Amino acid sequence: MFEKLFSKGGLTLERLRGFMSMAEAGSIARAAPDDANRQSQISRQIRELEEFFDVELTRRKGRTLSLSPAGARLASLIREQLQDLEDFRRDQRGLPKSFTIGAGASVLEWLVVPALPRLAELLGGATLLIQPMRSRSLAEAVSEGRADFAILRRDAIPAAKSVLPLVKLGFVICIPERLIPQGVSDRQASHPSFWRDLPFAAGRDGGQLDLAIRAAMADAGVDYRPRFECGSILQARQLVDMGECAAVLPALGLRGMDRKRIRVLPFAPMKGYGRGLVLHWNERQTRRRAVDASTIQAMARSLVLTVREPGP
Amino acid sequence: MFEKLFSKGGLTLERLRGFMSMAEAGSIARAAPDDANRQSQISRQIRELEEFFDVELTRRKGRTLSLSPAGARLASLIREQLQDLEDFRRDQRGLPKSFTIGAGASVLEWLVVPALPRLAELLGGATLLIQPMRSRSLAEAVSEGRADFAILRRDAIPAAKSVLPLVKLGFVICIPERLIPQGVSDRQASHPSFWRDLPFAAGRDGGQLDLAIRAAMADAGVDYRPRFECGSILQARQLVDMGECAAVLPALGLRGMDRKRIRVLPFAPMKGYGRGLVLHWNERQTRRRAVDASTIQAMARSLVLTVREPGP
DNA sequence: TTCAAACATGACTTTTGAGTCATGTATCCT
DNA sequence: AGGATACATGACTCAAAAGTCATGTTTGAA
Repeated sequence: MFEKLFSKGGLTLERLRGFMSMAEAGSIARAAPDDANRQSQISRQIRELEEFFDVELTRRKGRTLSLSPAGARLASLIREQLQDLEDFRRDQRGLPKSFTIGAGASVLEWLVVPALPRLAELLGGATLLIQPMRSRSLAEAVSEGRADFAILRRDAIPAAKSVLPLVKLGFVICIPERLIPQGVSDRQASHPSFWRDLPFAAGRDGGQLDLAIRAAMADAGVDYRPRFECGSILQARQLVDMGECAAVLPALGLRGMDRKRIRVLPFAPMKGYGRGLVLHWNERQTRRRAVDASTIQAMARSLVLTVREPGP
Repeated sequence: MFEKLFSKGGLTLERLRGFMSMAEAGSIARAAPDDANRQSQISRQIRELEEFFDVELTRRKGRTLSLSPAGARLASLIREQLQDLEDFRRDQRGLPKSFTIGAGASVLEWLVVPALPRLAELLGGATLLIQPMRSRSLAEAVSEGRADFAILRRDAIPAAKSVLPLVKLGFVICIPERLIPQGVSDRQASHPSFWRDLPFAAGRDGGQLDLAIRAAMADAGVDYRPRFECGSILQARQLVDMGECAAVLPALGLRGMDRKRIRVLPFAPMKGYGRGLVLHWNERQTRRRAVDASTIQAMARSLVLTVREPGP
């Protein structure tokens, strides 16, 4: 049946793996950082596979490589196959499967991480690998099978399939009461002119979310110069909790916030910004890896609950 | 990601292939007939895989081997993987895919073979491999992915999924006019007592079909001692065409029969016997190998037409 | 135009696993 | 009991592929 695959030699798992690692990393150099030997080896292994299949798997693009259509297909094929073999191996040893979940950094922090134990349980005690990513590449990662699941904005997914709605991404402005003079109403505090003199904390992770907040502030005519520029929005929130700063946060990030000490108001300038967050998955993967629809639904439910439940 | 698969060595495509060939053949000896070297090699390759995965893949059963559950799973995994690699290879060379169709010997002869050119066309010019099999093992072959399609009796399939009805399997008795005295009506000729002195031709291929005919004759009180016992029912039909013998044939087998010279009557004793023939396929395979539902429907339709159309 | 990064290649050595052969052991059949 | 069948194993040889190192080519950027 498969004589042609073996009759002339040249096809080995090592070679397939070498090619795949380049395909996943996007370049040979990134597939084997600081290892010139391995790099030259991968380069050669790719050539050997190209000879075997008699097809161009990569194309030079600038001084790095990109995948040809055939290469992209072969790469995702190999990923599936190695994944299946790995699942088999782990199963036989009684080890749990391992799933990859991708999301933007802030969603990971606030939505995914708190839900991780429950998600792992739903997936049969699986090992979970969380992968921070920009939403653009998330949809791609799912469709290529590099991630089993992703949590991202609905509008970042081309097709409307394999999607379950989670929560609406809204934004609030959080101001510690101690920064608000006596007698200032919610209405007054919601007005941009009131924000002018507040000390703000902002995330500066270069993510879309952070950029959107800055843009919205500019639109509202506020000269937004945060006193603290934190590495992540999670850190900004800590400053809010400490009563030191105000901050614009995604509504997701309110778990455990003390409403007596912190006034939480809708952040009008970004009213139209947030689309719904969804749980997205790769149908082909979940089917192959025996994750059934009810499990995925339960995962979505537990992600929704995570937001609603009071924090620890 | 897949370090564990490669860090200690021991996993190679050759070994996986060796194991799979044993799994498909049912024993090492049958996987490599008359090749003691290859046999010892396969035996060793299986052991090496067992060491790698740290699991028993085979069990001794008498003096031959059978698969453990893990072995069965691994074998079907490997088959899929090699199949995908082979599909990829052929695609890149512009070669057609190759599909396996299983059916009982008589169904193959009368239903499948005449439809083959059209089926191949529907499957994108695919190479078709036809595989004669008893119906019991057919359903199994499909579910294990050893066959992509099968044509078999509906009741031979456990689940009712991935099935399209084709034709009802009915039986007729065919009697050359020259063996029928003047003035004998259809009604008279349909009566078992009339058959007593006819020279019959029978297939004796040991298939269920042949056995069922013999049992039905016995039930009808006919001392059924065919004059000719042919190797296949197709040969029996030739004798009917020649005007030498009468025979009980499946209604499928009437294509091109000259109704002026041969009287064709329903064979009452087997009225309840025939269940519907269906086209059955492996959903997982067809999905993976990109055969869409409409193609399968078209295949079923063309198989039905094959029976209805006049023969060449 | 010069440099460094990213990949390619030639010319090896080393390791692994495929392939061969002789022989051993359990099981079935007669 | 005796022989044949089916698989297992030890002890090799040989080929293929992995791994190493030096060096070459192309390309982007300073």
